[in-house]
Amino acid sequence: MIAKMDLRINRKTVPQEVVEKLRHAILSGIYMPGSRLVETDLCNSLGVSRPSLREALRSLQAERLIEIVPNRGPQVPLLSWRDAEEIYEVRELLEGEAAARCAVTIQEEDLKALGESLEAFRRAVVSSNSANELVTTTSDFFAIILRNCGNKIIEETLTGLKARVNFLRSRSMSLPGRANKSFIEMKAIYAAIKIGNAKQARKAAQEHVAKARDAAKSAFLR
Amino acid sequence: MIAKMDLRINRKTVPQEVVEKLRHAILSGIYMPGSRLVETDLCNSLGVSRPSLREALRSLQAERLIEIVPNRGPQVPLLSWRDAEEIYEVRELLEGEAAARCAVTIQEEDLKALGESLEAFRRAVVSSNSANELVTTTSDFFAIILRNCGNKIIEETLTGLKARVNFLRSRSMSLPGRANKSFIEMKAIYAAIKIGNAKQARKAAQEHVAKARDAAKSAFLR
DNA sequence: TCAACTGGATTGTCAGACATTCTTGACAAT
DNA sequence: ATTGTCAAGAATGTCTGACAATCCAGTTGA
Repeated sequence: MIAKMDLRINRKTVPQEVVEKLRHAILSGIYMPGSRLVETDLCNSLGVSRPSLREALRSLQAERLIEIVPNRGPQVPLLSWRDAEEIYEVRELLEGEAAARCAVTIQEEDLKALGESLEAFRRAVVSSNSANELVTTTSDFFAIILRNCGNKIIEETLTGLKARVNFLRSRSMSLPGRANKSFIEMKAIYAAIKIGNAKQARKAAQEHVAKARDAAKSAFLR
Repeated sequence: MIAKMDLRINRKTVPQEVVEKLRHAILSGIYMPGSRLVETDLCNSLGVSRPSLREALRSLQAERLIEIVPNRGPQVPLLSWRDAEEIYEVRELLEGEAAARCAVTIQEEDLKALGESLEAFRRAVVSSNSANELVTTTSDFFAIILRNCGNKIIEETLTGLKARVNFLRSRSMSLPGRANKSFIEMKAIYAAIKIGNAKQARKAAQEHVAKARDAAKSAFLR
Protein backbone atom coordinates (compact mmCIF):
# COMPACT_ATOMS: atom_id res chain seq x y z
CA MET A 1 0.00 0.00 0.00
CA ILE A 2 1.27 3.38 -0.93
CA ALA A 3 1.38 5.89 1.84
CA LYS A 4 -0.03 9.34 1.35
CA MET A 5 2.70 11.21 -0.42
CA ASP A 6 3.63 14.60 0.83
CA LEU A 7 3.97 16.77 -2.20
CA ARG A 8 4.88 19.88 -0.33
CA ILE A 9 8.34 20.90 -1.31
CA ASN A 10 9.81 22.54 1.65
CA ARG A 11 12.85 24.39 0.68
CA LYS A 12 13.82 25.77 3.99
CA THR A 13 15.36 29.14 4.43
CA VAL A 14 18.37 29.57 6.64
CA PRO A 15 16.50 31.27 9.47
CA GLN A 16 13.92 28.50 9.45
CA GLU A 17 16.57 25.86 9.81
CA VAL A 18 18.25 27.79 12.56
CA VAL A 19 14.95 28.04 14.40
CA GLU A 20 14.50 24.30 14.25
CA LYS A 21 18.00 23.51 15.35
CA LEU A 22 17.94 25.95 18.23
CA ARG A 23 14.49 24.85 19.28
CA HIS A 24 15.66 21.28 19.41
CA ALA A 25 18.79 22.29 21.28
CA ILE A 26 16.82 24.22 23.88
CA LEU A 27 14.26 21.48 24.31
CA SER A 28 16.85 18.81 24.79
CA GLY A 29 18.44 20.90 27.47
CA ILE A 30 21.69 21.75 25.75
CA TYR A 31 21.21 25.32 26.84
CA MET A 32 20.30 25.54 30.49
CA PRO A 33 17.46 27.82 31.56
CA GLY A 34 18.90 31.16 32.52
CA SER A 35 21.97 30.80 30.38
CA ARG A 36 22.73 33.43 27.80
CA LEU A 37 23.11 32.80 24.11
CA VAL A 38 25.90 34.76 22.49
CA GLU A 39 25.18 35.69 18.91
CA THR A 40 28.73 35.41 17.66
CA ASP A 41 29.14 31.96 19.15
CA LEU A 42 25.88 30.76 17.67
CA CYS A 43 26.85 32.12 14.27
CA ASN A 44 30.09 30.20 14.39
CA SER A 45 28.62 26.92 15.55
CA LEU A 46 25.71 27.14 13.12
CA GLY A 47 27.68 28.57 10.23
CA VAL A 48 25.27 31.39 9.46
CA SER A 49 25.51 35.14 9.38
CA ARG A 50 24.31 37.39 12.15
CA PRO A 51 21.33 38.83 10.26
CA SER A 52 20.01 35.34 9.55
CA LEU A 53 20.61 34.28 13.12
CA ARG A 54 18.88 37.32 14.47
CA GLU A 55 15.82 36.67 12.34
CA ALA A 56 15.68 33.21 13.82
CA LEU A 57 16.05 34.59 17.32
CA ARG A 58 13.06 36.87 16.78
CA SER A 59 10.95 33.88 15.83
CA LEU A 60 12.07 31.96 18.88
CA GLN A 61 11.33 34.99 20.99
CA ALA A 62 7.78 35.07 19.71
CA GLU A 63 7.51 31.39 20.60
CA ARG A 64 8.64 32.29 24.13
CA LEU A 65 11.46 29.84 23.79
CA ILE A 66 13.96 32.59 24.46
CA GLU A 67 13.83 36.03 25.96
CA ILE A 68 15.61 38.94 24.37
CA VAL A 69 16.56 41.70 26.75
CA PRO A 70 17.63 44.82 24.87
CA ASN A 71 21.39 45.26 24.96
CA ARG A 72 21.79 41.99 26.82
CA GLY A 73 20.81 39.60 24.14
CA PRO A 74 18.90 36.34 24.14
CA GLN A 75 18.70 33.91 26.98
CA VAL A 76 16.77 30.78 27.87
CA PRO A 77 14.03 31.83 30.28
CA LEU A 78 13.63 30.32 33.68
CA LEU A 79 10.33 28.60 34.34
CA SER A 80 8.77 29.37 37.69
CA TRP A 81 6.21 27.09 39.23
CA ARG A 82 3.56 29.75 38.73
CA ASP A 83 4.43 29.82 35.02
CA ALA A 84 4.06 26.08 34.90
CA GLU A 85 0.75 26.23 36.73
CA GLU A 86 -0.64 28.68 34.22
CA ILE A 87 0.37 26.38 31.42
CA TYR A 88 -1.49 23.50 33.01
CA GLU A 89 -4.55 25.68 33.44
CA VAL A 90 -4.63 26.51 29.76
CA ARG A 91 -3.92 22.93 28.79
CA GLU A 92 -6.83 21.75 30.87
CA LEU A 93 -9.15 24.03 28.96
CA LEU A 94 -7.80 23.61 25.47
CA GLU A 95 -6.75 19.98 25.51
CA GLY A 96 -10.09 19.06 27.00
CA GLU A 97 -11.77 20.89 24.18
CA ALA A 98 -9.46 19.34 21.61
CA ALA A 99 -10.13 15.83 22.86
CA ALA A 100 -13.87 16.45 22.83
CA ARG A 101 -13.82 17.72 19.28
CA CYS A 102 -11.48 15.00 18.22
CA ALA A 103 -13.89 12.39 19.50
CA VAL A 104 -16.51 13.49 17.00
CA THR A 105 -14.41 14.36 14.01
CA ILE A 106 -11.47 11.98 13.93
CA GLN A 107 -11.16 9.68 10.94
CA GLU A 108 -10.42 5.99 10.92
CA GLU A 109 -6.85 6.45 9.77
CA ASP A 110 -5.89 8.96 12.41
CA LEU A 111 -7.60 6.96 15.09
CA LYS A 112 -5.38 4.09 14.15
CA ALA A 113 -2.32 6.34 14.38
CA LEU A 114 -3.50 7.48 17.78
CA GLY A 115 -3.76 3.90 18.94
CA GLU A 116 -0.31 3.16 17.64
CA SER A 117 1.20 6.14 19.39
CA LEU A 118 -0.45 5.00 22.61
CA GLU A 119 1.10 1.58 22.09
CA ALA A 120 4.48 3.21 21.48
CA PHE A 121 4.14 5.01 24.77
CA ARG A 122 3.23 1.76 26.52
CA ARG A 123 6.37 0.13 25.18
CA ALA A 124 8.40 3.08 26.36
CA VAL A 125 6.89 2.73 29.81
CA VAL A 126 7.62 -0.97 30.22
CA SER A 127 11.14 -0.72 28.86
CA SER A 128 11.57 2.59 30.65
CA ASN A 129 15.14 2.95 29.54
CA SER A 130 14.91 6.49 28.29
CA ALA A 131 13.13 9.45 29.84
CA ASN A 132 13.40 11.14 26.50
CA GLU A 133 11.46 8.33 24.85
CA LEU A 134 8.62 8.79 27.32
CA VAL A 135 8.38 12.48 26.56
CA THR A 136 8.45 12.20 22.79
CA THR A 137 5.86 9.43 22.63
CA THR A 138 3.53 11.33 24.95
CA SER A 139 4.05 14.43 22.89
CA ASP A 140 3.23 12.50 19.71
CA PHE A 141 0.03 11.16 21.20
CA PHE A 142 -1.30 14.62 21.98
CA ALA A 143 -0.05 16.02 18.72
CA ILE A 144 -2.34 13.61 16.89
CA ILE A 145 -5.29 14.71 18.97
CA LEU A 146 -4.50 18.32 18.24
CA ARG A 147 -4.17 17.71 14.52
CA ASN A 148 -7.66 16.26 14.51
CA CYS A 149 -9.47 18.70 16.72
CA GLY A 150 -10.55 20.78 13.75
CA ASN A 151 -9.42 24.08 15.18
CA LYS A 152 -6.11 25.46 14.02
CA ILE A 153 -5.96 28.11 16.71
CA ILE A 154 -6.17 25.57 19.48
CA GLU A 155 -3.58 23.49 17.70
CA GLU A 156 -1.22 26.41 17.26
CA THR A 157 -1.63 27.60 20.81
CA LEU A 158 -0.86 24.26 22.38
CA THR A 159 1.92 23.59 19.92
CA GLY A 160 3.39 26.86 21.04
CA LEU A 161 3.40 25.57 24.59
CA LYS A 162 4.90 22.24 23.61
CA ALA A 163 8.44 23.23 24.40
CA ARG A 164 7.68 24.08 27.98
CA VAL A 165 5.21 21.24 28.39
CA ASN A 166 7.83 18.73 27.33
CA PHE A 167 10.26 20.28 29.71
CA LEU A 168 7.78 19.72 32.51
CA ARG A 169 7.05 16.21 31.27
CA SER A 170 10.68 15.25 31.40
CA ARG A 171 10.68 16.18 35.07
CA SER A 172 7.47 14.50 36.13
CA MET A 173 7.98 11.36 34.07
CA SER A 174 11.01 10.61 36.17
CA LEU A 175 8.86 10.30 39.28
CA PRO A 176 8.40 6.64 40.19
CA GLY A 177 5.07 5.34 38.95
CA ARG A 178 4.08 8.50 37.12
CA ALA A 179 4.69 7.11 33.64
CA ASN A 180 2.43 4.18 34.29
CA LYS A 181 -0.36 6.32 35.72
CA SER A 182 0.04 8.59 32.76
CA PHE A 183 -0.47 5.62 30.48
CA ILE A 184 -3.70 4.67 32.19
CA GLU A 185 -5.03 8.22 31.85
CA MET A 186 -4.09 8.40 28.20
CA LYS A 187 -5.73 5.04 27.57
CA ALA A 188 -8.92 6.51 28.98
CA ILE A 189 -8.68 9.44 26.58
CA TYR A 190 -8.12 7.10 23.69
CA ALA A 191 -11.06 4.90 24.68
CA ALA A 192 -13.40 7.88 24.87
CA ILE A 193 -12.30 9.15 21.50
CA LYS A 194 -12.63 5.73 19.97
CA ILE A 195 -16.26 5.40 20.97
CA GLY A 196 -16.89 8.97 19.91
CA ASN A 197 -17.95 10.21 23.33
CA ALA A 198 -17.02 13.88 23.39
CA LYS A 199 -18.04 14.56 26.96
CA GLN A 200 -16.09 11.63 28.27
CA ALA A 201 -13.07 12.53 26.18
CA ARG A 202 -13.03 16.03 27.58
CA LYS A 203 -13.29 14.76 31.10
CA ALA A 204 -10.53 12.21 30.61
CA ALA A 205 -8.21 14.78 29.05
CA GLN A 206 -8.87 17.30 31.80
CA GLU A 207 -8.25 14.69 34.44
CA HIS A 208 -5.01 13.73 32.83
CA VAL A 209 -3.81 17.31 32.80
CA ALA A 210 -4.83 17.76 36.42
CA LYS A 211 -2.90 14.66 37.45
CA ALA A 212 0.06 15.72 35.36
CA ARG A 213 0.03 19.04 37.13
CA ASP A 214 0.08 17.40 40.52
CA ALA A 215 2.95 15.21 39.48
CA ALA A 216 4.84 18.13 38.02
CA LYS A 217 4.29 20.06 41.21
CA SER A 218 5.98 17.50 43.38
CA ALA A 219 8.74 17.08 40.84
CA PHE A 220 9.17 20.80 40.56
CA LEU A 221 9.24 21.76 44.19
CA ARG A 222 11.48 19.05 45.46
CA MET B 1 -2.85 62.37 44.19
CA ILE B 2 0.18 61.10 42.44
CA ALA B 3 -0.48 58.48 39.86
CA LYS B 4 1.48 55.25 39.94
CA MET B 5 4.68 56.09 38.19
CA ASP B 6 5.94 53.74 35.59
CA LEU B 7 9.59 53.32 36.33
CA ARG B 8 10.25 50.98 33.49
CA ILE B 9 12.53 52.65 31.07
CA ASN B 10 11.60 51.36 27.73
CA ARG B 11 14.24 52.16 25.27
CA LYS B 12 12.80 50.58 22.19
CA THR B 13 14.91 48.94 19.60
CA VAL B 14 14.32 49.67 15.94
CA PRO B 15 12.71 46.31 15.15
CA GLN B 16 10.35 46.72 18.09
CA GLU B 17 9.21 50.07 16.86
CA VAL B 18 8.78 48.74 13.37
CA VAL B 19 6.65 45.91 14.70
CA GLU B 20 4.39 48.37 16.46
CA LYS B 21 4.03 50.65 13.49
CA LEU B 22 3.34 47.85 11.05
CA ARG B 23 0.93 46.19 13.43
CA HIS B 24 -0.99 49.38 13.75
CA ALA B 25 -0.93 49.89 10.01
CA ILE B 26 -2.23 46.41 9.32
CA LEU B 27 -4.92 46.67 11.96
CA SER B 28 -6.17 49.95 10.69
CA GLY B 29 -6.48 48.48 7.27
CA ILE B 30 -3.81 50.44 5.48
CA TYR B 31 -2.59 47.21 3.96
CA MET B 32 -5.42 45.21 2.52
CA PRO B 33 -5.63 41.48 3.23
CA GLY B 34 -3.93 39.62 0.43
CA SER B 35 -1.71 42.50 -0.54
CA ARG B 36 2.01 42.02 -0.59
CA LEU B 37 4.48 44.01 1.45
CA VAL B 38 7.63 44.89 -0.41
CA GLU B 39 10.66 45.06 1.81
CA THR B 40 12.41 47.87 -0.01
CA ASP B 41 9.31 50.04 0.07
CA LEU B 42 8.79 49.43 3.75
CA CYS B 43 12.41 50.28 4.45
CA ASN B 44 12.06 53.56 2.67
CA SER B 45 8.81 54.59 4.28
CA LEU B 46 9.96 53.52 7.73
CA GLY B 47 13.50 54.75 7.37
CA VAL B 48 15.16 51.55 8.58
CA SER B 49 17.54 49.06 7.09
CA ARG B 50 16.51 45.73 5.64
CA PRO B 51 18.00 43.60 8.42
CA SER B 52 16.06 45.52 11.03
CA LEU B 53 12.91 45.36 8.98
CA ARG B 54 13.26 41.65 8.42
CA GLU B 55 13.63 41.02 12.14
CA ALA B 56 10.39 42.89 12.66
CA LEU B 57 8.70 40.88 9.92
CA ARG B 58 9.66 37.63 11.66
CA SER B 59 7.99 38.84 14.82
CA LEU B 60 4.86 39.79 12.94
CA GLN B 61 4.90 36.43 11.22
CA ALA B 62 4.93 34.68 14.58
CA GLU B 63 1.96 36.83 15.57
CA ARG B 64 0.17 35.62 12.42
CA LEU B 65 -0.27 39.19 11.38
CA ILE B 66 1.58 38.50 8.16
CA GLU B 67 2.50 35.42 6.19
CA ILE B 68 5.92 35.00 4.71
CA VAL B 69 6.06 32.80 1.66
CA PRO B 70 9.67 31.90 0.82
CA ASN B 71 10.89 33.86 -2.17
CA ARG B 72 7.64 35.78 -2.38
CA GLY B 73 7.94 37.80 0.75
CA PRO B 74 5.43 38.92 3.32
CA GLN B 75 1.77 39.53 2.74
CA VAL B 76 -1.30 40.27 4.78
CA PRO B 77 -3.22 37.00 5.12
CA LEU B 78 -6.79 36.61 4.02
CA LEU B 79 -9.23 35.62 6.73
CA SER B 80 -11.71 32.92 5.75
CA TRP B 81 -14.95 32.50 7.62
CA ARG B 82 -13.72 29.17 8.97
CA ASP B 83 -10.64 30.95 10.36
CA ALA B 84 -12.89 33.49 12.02
CA GLU B 85 -15.11 30.76 13.43
CA GLU B 86 -12.13 29.04 15.02
CA ILE B 87 -11.10 32.29 16.63
CA TYR B 88 -14.54 32.70 18.17
CA GLU B 89 -14.42 29.15 19.46
CA VAL B 90 -11.17 29.80 21.27
CA ARG B 91 -12.38 33.15 22.53
CA GLU B 92 -15.46 31.56 23.98
CA LEU B 93 -13.30 29.20 26.00
CA LEU B 94 -10.54 31.53 27.05
CA GLU B 95 -12.44 34.75 27.50
CA GLY B 96 -15.03 32.92 29.52
CA GLU B 97 -12.29 31.60 31.73
CA ALA B 98 -10.63 35.00 31.93
CA ALA B 99 -13.85 36.69 32.98
CA ALA B 100 -14.49 34.04 35.61
CA ARG B 101 -11.04 34.39 37.09
CA CYS B 102 -11.22 38.13 36.86
CA ALA B 103 -14.42 38.14 38.88
CA VAL B 104 -12.60 36.67 41.88
CA THR B 105 -9.23 38.33 41.62
CA ILE B 106 -9.76 41.85 40.28
CA GLN B 107 -8.80 44.74 42.52
CA GLU B 108 -10.75 47.86 43.23
CA GLU B 109 -8.62 50.05 41.04
CA ASP B 110 -8.85 47.86 37.97
CA LEU B 111 -12.55 47.36 38.48
CA LYS B 112 -12.91 51.09 38.33
CA ALA B 113 -10.91 51.19 35.12
CA LEU B 114 -13.13 48.47 33.72
CA GLY B 115 -16.21 50.50 34.50
CA GLU B 116 -14.70 53.54 32.89
CA SER B 117 -13.83 51.68 29.74
CA LEU B 118 -17.39 50.38 29.59
CA GLU B 119 -18.59 53.95 29.91
CA ALA B 120 -16.23 55.00 27.13
CA PHE B 121 -17.74 52.33 24.94
CA ARG B 122 -21.24 53.52 25.77
CA ARG B 123 -20.34 57.03 24.73
CA ALA B 124 -18.91 55.70 21.50
CA VAL B 125 -22.14 53.83 20.86
CA VAL B 126 -24.42 56.79 21.35
CA SER B 127 -22.29 59.18 19.36
CA SER B 128 -21.52 56.40 16.90
CA ASN B 129 -19.52 58.66 14.69
CA SER B 130 -16.52 56.43 14.35
CA ALA B 131 -16.42 52.68 13.79
CA ASN B 132 -12.82 52.79 14.86
CA GLU B 133 -13.79 54.23 18.22
CA LEU B 134 -16.17 51.36 18.84
CA VAL B 135 -13.47 48.83 18.14
CA THR B 136 -10.76 50.38 20.29
CA THR B 137 -13.02 50.91 23.28
CA THR B 138 -14.28 47.34 23.10
CA SER B 139 -10.75 46.13 22.77
CA ASP B 140 -9.72 48.14 25.83
CA PHE B 141 -12.54 46.68 27.88
CA PHE B 142 -11.46 43.13 27.24
CA ALA B 143 -7.80 43.99 27.61
CA ILE B 144 -8.49 45.02 31.19
CA ILE B 145 -10.23 41.73 31.88
CA LEU B 146 -7.31 39.85 30.43
CA ARG B 147 -4.78 41.79 32.46
CA ASN B 148 -6.60 40.78 35.60
CA CYS B 149 -7.34 37.17 34.89
CA GLY B 150 -4.16 36.05 36.62
CA ASN B 151 -2.96 33.84 33.83
CA LYS B 152 -0.34 35.21 31.48
CA ILE B 153 -0.75 32.43 28.96
CA ILE B 154 -4.41 33.18 28.47
CA GLU B 155 -3.58 36.85 28.23
CA GLU B 156 -0.86 36.29 25.67
CA THR B 157 -2.93 33.94 23.58
CA LEU B 158 -5.89 36.26 23.31
CA THR B 159 -3.65 39.26 22.82
CA GLY B 160 -2.13 37.37 19.92
CA LEU B 161 -5.60 37.07 18.42
CA LYS B 162 -6.43 40.72 19.01
CA ALA B 163 -5.44 41.81 15.53
CA ARG B 164 -7.86 39.50 13.83
CA VAL B 165 -10.54 39.96 16.46
CA ASN B 166 -10.49 43.69 15.96
CA PHE B 167 -10.70 43.19 12.24
CA LEU B 168 -13.84 41.14 12.76
CA ARG B 169 -15.17 43.66 15.24
CA SER B 170 -14.84 46.46 12.75
CA ARG B 171 -17.05 44.49 10.38
CA SER B 172 -19.74 43.44 12.82
CA MET B 173 -19.92 46.74 14.67
CA SER B 174 -21.11 48.33 11.47
CA LEU B 175 -24.23 46.19 11.48
CA PRO B 176 -27.22 48.23 12.59
CA GLY B 177 -27.98 47.65 16.25
CA ARG B 178 -25.00 45.42 16.90
CA ALA B 179 -23.03 48.00 18.86
CA ASN B 180 -25.91 48.55 21.23
CA LYS B 181 -26.47 44.85 21.80
CA SER B 182 -22.79 44.50 22.35
CA PHE B 183 -22.97 47.14 25.04
CA ILE B 184 -25.74 45.29 26.86
CA GLU B 185 -23.73 42.09 26.80
CA MET B 186 -20.60 43.79 28.05
CA LYS B 187 -22.58 45.46 30.81
CA ALA B 188 -23.66 42.00 31.94
CA ILE B 189 -20.04 40.88 32.06
CA TYR B 190 -19.11 43.92 34.07
CA ALA B 191 -21.97 43.42 36.49
CA ALA B 192 -21.00 39.81 37.11
CA ILE B 193 -17.38 40.72 37.70
CA LYS B 194 -18.36 43.53 40.00
CA ILE B 195 -20.34 41.26 42.30
CA GLY B 196 -17.57 38.68 42.10
CA ASN B 197 -19.71 35.96 40.58
CA ALA B 198 -17.32 33.82 38.55
CA LYS B 199 -19.88 31.48 37.10
CA GLN B 200 -22.08 34.29 35.94
CA ALA B 201 -19.13 36.17 34.52
CA ARG B 202 -18.08 33.17 32.48
CA LYS B 203 -21.57 32.70 31.17
CA ALA B 204 -21.94 36.34 30.24
CA ALA B 205 -18.61 36.41 28.46
CA GLN B 206 -19.37 33.24 26.56
CA GLU B 207 -22.74 34.55 25.55
CA HIS B 208 -21.20 37.75 24.33
CA VAL B 209 -18.71 35.88 22.18
CA ALA B 210 -21.45 33.68 20.78
CA LYS B 211 -23.53 36.70 19.85
CA ALA B 212 -20.51 38.43 18.40
CA ARG B 213 -19.86 35.37 16.28
CA ASP B 214 -23.39 35.40 14.93
CA ALA B 215 -23.11 39.07 14.11
CA ALA B 216 -19.76 38.57 12.46
CA LYS B 217 -21.15 35.74 10.44
CA SER B 218 -23.85 37.81 8.86
CA ALA B 219 -21.42 40.66 8.33
CA PHE B 220 -18.88 38.32 6.86
CA LEU B 221 -21.01 36.39 4.45
CA ARG B 222 -22.96 39.21 3.00
C1' DT C 1 -3.19 28.99 -28.78
C1' DC C 2 0.36 27.62 -26.12
C1' DA C 3 5.08 26.63 -24.73
C1' DA C 4 9.56 28.47 -23.86
C1' DC C 5 12.36 32.23 -22.80
C1' DT C 6 14.21 36.42 -21.09
C1' DG C 7 14.73 40.61 -18.24
C1' DG C 8 13.38 43.13 -14.30
C1' DA C 9 11.83 43.05 -9.68
C1' DT C 10 12.19 41.03 -5.23
C1' DT C 11 13.81 38.15 -1.78
C1' DG C 12 17.66 35.38 0.58
C1' DT C 13 22.00 35.74 2.46
C1' DC C 14 26.39 37.24 3.67
C1' DA C 15 30.48 40.24 5.11
C1' DG C 16 32.08 43.95 7.38
C1' DA C 17 31.88 48.03 9.91
C1' DC C 18 30.95 51.17 13.75
C1' DA C 19 28.25 53.25 17.61
C1' DT C 20 26.06 52.06 21.84
C1' DT C 21 25.57 49.63 25.90
C1' DC C 22 26.58 46.28 29.39
C1' DT C 23 29.77 43.86 32.42
C1' DT C 24 33.53 43.42 35.24
C1' DG C 25 37.49 44.23 37.71
C1' DA C 26 40.44 47.68 39.77
C1' DC C 27 40.94 51.44 42.53
C1' DA C 28 39.58 55.33 45.45
C1' DA C 29 36.54 57.25 49.07
C1' DT C 30 33.62 56.97 53.01
C1' DA D 1 34.04 46.56 54.74
C1' DT D 2 30.90 48.76 51.91
C1' DT D 3 30.08 52.00 48.44
C1' DG D 4 31.21 54.88 44.42
C1' DT D 5 33.85 55.82 40.17
C1' DC D 6 36.14 54.63 36.13
C1' DA D 7 38.14 52.27 32.17
C1' DA D 8 38.76 48.25 29.21
C1' DG D 9 36.74 44.60 26.89
C1' DA D 10 32.82 42.04 25.32
C1' DA D 11 28.37 41.87 23.19
C1' DT D 12 24.57 43.86 21.04
C1' DG D 13 22.12 47.29 17.79
C1' DT D 14 22.17 48.91 13.37
C1' DC D 15 23.53 50.20 8.84
C1' DT D 16 25.55 49.85 4.08
C1' DG D 17 26.45 47.39 0.20
C1' DA D 18 26.73 43.49 -2.44
C1' DC D 19 25.48 39.34 -5.03
C1' DA D 20 23.04 34.98 -5.86
C1' DA D 21 18.59 32.72 -6.22
C1' DT D 22 13.99 33.03 -7.35
C1' DC D 23 9.67 34.64 -9.09
C1' DC D 24 6.75 37.05 -12.44
C1' DA D 25 5.15 39.00 -16.64
C1' DG D 26 5.49 40.08 -21.13
C1' DT D 27 7.54 38.65 -25.47
C1' DT D 28 8.82 35.49 -28.84
C1' DG D 29 8.46 31.56 -31.65
C1' DA D 30 6.24 27.32 -33.15
